[in-house]
Amino acid sequence: MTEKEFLKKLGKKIAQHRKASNKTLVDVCAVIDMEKTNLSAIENGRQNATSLTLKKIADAIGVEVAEFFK
Amino acid sequence: MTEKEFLKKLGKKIAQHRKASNKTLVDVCAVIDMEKTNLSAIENGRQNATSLTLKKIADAIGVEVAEFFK
DNA sequence: GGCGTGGTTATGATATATCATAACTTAATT
DNA sequence: AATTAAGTTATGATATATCATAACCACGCC
Repeated sequence: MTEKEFLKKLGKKIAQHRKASNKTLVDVCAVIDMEKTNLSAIENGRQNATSLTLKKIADAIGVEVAEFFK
Repeated sequence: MTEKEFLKKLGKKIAQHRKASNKTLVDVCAVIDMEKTNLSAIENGRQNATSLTLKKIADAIGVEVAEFFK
């Protein structure tokens, strides 16, 4: 798997869990004080989030970070 | 849990899995072409690795990234 | 003692994650 | 048609992850 593919897959997982939690991208960003441009880029695999960013997102949507990597 | 605590915990997990795989910090860095200063900082919670860095480390020691977050 | 290996810490350079803002599309709604 | 909300994309600024290198400590070994 290429790095691009990995990031795309990770982003899809995040978006999937976010939608399952019935929160919009804007909702999540409001909670964690993040720009929606960033979260959009992460969910679309255009950006390589840090572990702390993943943690904040996971907390905001009520899942474990580990879920994003399964 | 504070951000510092989170990073420390994550780093400990990484170090733990690395040692379980019987690889030194130097070994892993050689495989993934990373500076040992970086991996040391990550394992000690002084640095906030990106998802791709975590993926490379996980691959090098033969575990899933998800393991680092359990 | 001296030497090599694993690991830590410090410093300066470069790459990139995130911030801040704006413009835009699409879809839903009134 | 106009408006509103969600999401995308672009741009420039700032913060920080990583690179590159050096110095250092602790340990086992010769």
